[in-house]
Amino acid sequence: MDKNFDPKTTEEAIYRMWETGGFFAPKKDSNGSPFSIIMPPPNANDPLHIGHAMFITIEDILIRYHRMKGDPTLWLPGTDHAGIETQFVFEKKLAKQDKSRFNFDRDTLYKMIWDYVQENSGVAVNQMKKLGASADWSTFKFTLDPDIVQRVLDTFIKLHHDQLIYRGQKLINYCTKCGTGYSELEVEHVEETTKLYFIKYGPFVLATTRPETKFADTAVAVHPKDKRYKKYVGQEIEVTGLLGTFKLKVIADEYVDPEFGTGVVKITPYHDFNDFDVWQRHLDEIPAPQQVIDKQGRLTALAGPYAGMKIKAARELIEKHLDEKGLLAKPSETYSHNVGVCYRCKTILEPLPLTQFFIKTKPLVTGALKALDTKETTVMGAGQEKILRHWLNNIRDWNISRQIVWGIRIPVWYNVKGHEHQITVSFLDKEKTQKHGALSQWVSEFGLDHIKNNLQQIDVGTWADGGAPWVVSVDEPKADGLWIQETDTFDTWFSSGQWPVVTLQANGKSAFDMFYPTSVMETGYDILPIWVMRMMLLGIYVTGKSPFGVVYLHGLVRDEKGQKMSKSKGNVINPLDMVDKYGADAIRIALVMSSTPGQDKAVGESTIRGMRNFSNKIWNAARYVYLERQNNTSVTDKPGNEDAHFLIKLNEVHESVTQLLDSFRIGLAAETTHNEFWHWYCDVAIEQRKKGEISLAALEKGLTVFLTLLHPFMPFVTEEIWGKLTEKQNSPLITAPWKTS
RNA sequence: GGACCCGUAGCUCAGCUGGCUAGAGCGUUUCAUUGACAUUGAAAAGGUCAGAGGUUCAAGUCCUCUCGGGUCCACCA
Repeated sequence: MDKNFDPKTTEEAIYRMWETGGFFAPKKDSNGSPFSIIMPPPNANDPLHIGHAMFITIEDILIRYHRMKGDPTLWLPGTDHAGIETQFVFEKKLAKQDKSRFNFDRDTLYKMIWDYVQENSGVAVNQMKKLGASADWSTFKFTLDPDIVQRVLDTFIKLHHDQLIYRGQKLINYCTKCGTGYSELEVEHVEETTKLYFIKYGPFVLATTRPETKFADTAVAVHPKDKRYKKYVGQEIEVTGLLGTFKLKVIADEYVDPEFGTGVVKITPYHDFNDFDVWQRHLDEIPAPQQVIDKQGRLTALAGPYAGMKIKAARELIEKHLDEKGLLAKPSETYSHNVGVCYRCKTILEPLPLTQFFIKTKPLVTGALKALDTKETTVMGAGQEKILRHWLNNIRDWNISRQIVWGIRIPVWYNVKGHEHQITVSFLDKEKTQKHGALSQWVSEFGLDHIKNNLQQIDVGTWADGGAPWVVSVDEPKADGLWIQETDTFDTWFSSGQWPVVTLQANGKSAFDMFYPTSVMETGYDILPIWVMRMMLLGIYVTGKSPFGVVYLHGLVRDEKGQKMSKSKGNVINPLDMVDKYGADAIRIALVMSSTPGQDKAVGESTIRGMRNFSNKIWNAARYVYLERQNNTSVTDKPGNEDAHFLIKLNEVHESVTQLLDSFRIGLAAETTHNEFWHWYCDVAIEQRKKGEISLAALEKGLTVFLTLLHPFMPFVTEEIWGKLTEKQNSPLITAPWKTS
């Protein structure tokens, strides 16, 4: 044995040995109870970051532990197509070539992204292997694998059959840059400092931050008890604005805060969530709204001379013109409030009226709450179960439509026959230039087939104008009519929300029967509502059982000062660099030592270096035992009376680590193992041995036990020692029993 | 406005159903070391466990309040 342990020259060979030995596949004939974890699928297109290293480590620890205990153990890996994220990255790449998504029809664009993802896929998988992930790669699934897609579509069809799907027009948070709408869970709120304008509005002065939307005003609202304005309620007022004079109804609604601004609010239902709600409460008083901002973030024809301008430019110009016409009642104030931004590109989201597909979520909640009540599913992670309940109790219908191509196309077909006027299409002509407009405008020139084959997007009518009838079908319906498939794709989370169910199903009935519901879902607390909650909703809906028994939520990994890692701060730790430098074992145990579920974890390079020292310590303790055995072949092979105390203590350590792992206190288990090994086995026991107070056989026994205990946390160094130590090469440590008699 | 979490050595954090003479890693000081390991060892400094009440034979651990920090949600145009 060398003086120091060198991860660089050993880890790869060890991993290969495990993999070719087939040790990652569940031993289905063992008599323990099945243990399974479905890996949270990382973005297929992205290299791993430290957060991935965290989940790989925790899950691998649990998996290795249960495998050694003799349970049939499955860790099912996979990757996610990550719809918006990936398409966003790809579009940035296109932009560098002076192209955009609008230069391609949707099928071509899809194929291009597919190829791009293929180039990069494999990177994440290889990195997971470097970290020692003992996943069963033969069960690997990608969210766009045909067998997965089929099952995701089946779920949609089932939901539709059970009347849990509807198509409806609502105000949607829409990113004009990414070109898609979101569900409310993907919206990030940030504080924005903006101007609060005071505009003369007929007899009123109103305060607004968005003068550019005033062309779409449909009413003016005041608080019902506001004495100042009581006489106007129900009246029509005459307002002179930039585009001339018009009339608006004054309504009373509790929503208006008389203390704020002037106590008068313009109602712009299509561009503000609160205004939309006010409209819904006063449908008979307020006329149907119109849209003044379009999906490109430009003003529509409704804005007259401002049509075509971007929001920000329009706002500035409108301010100027209002000022010139004396329509500003007083100078604007600086005002700070929260706005929703795209979680991906941080663009301010526009509330826009869009017709999308929704899942009725309320009927699905009951089962999830019951699973929590009965402890069918328990949540580990500082107070996170309460948070999950809060989300469940305040859930809204789930918008699953995304206006991107990188995803699973919604299996809905529109019969456009007779509705050609209401339907807007974008497609490419033979020269690959974009055509946009009503279907009726193009269909005679290009023919329906050309349009379908070169389609970018279809916009079917809204509730207001009827729109085309639609049916749910994977293939084009055979029925009479002219059929065009919806161009929207599912929210990525709709497919990953079914992940435990569909991945196991796609691995065959026996896998599903044996491993569903899974034992543990391990992921970061930051995706509790967006992912974990939805897996519960859909998993229970499809199978009747909650998809996992334990939800283990790890914290976010922060830098050694406890600050969030970010590229701009330059404090990002790349886990693969650390593997190169200190070995996979070091970063693994550094991540989990003294960590607590739900609590963020600070990790710096010095922590990892310290743990590299620990792996070397293990190596050298083993080296001591090894060398002494070589020099003392005659020493008795059995512990003697003098070892009683040592053996009792050894057993206590084993039991306490076992107990900690059984109760998912992984951080404490790592800490206990570390402390007992270093500060008892090395500092005390080996020193006792040097003085002849305990037997070599006992020390060897101790080493075996500690290698077993340490293996889930630090699989490489322990496996390497195991191989060196005896003639055990034929049965590697990964398969060793957890408890030897 | 609502909810959740945290405040324990210089720094980052463990400490489960109350029994602690309060621990670890990193850092600091002194000494040691050619035989497992300097990626080391020994010793040491450093903590009225944020504060105040309460429950208890016993509280870092349970309860209440106060102060301080963080996160999420909801939001007044």
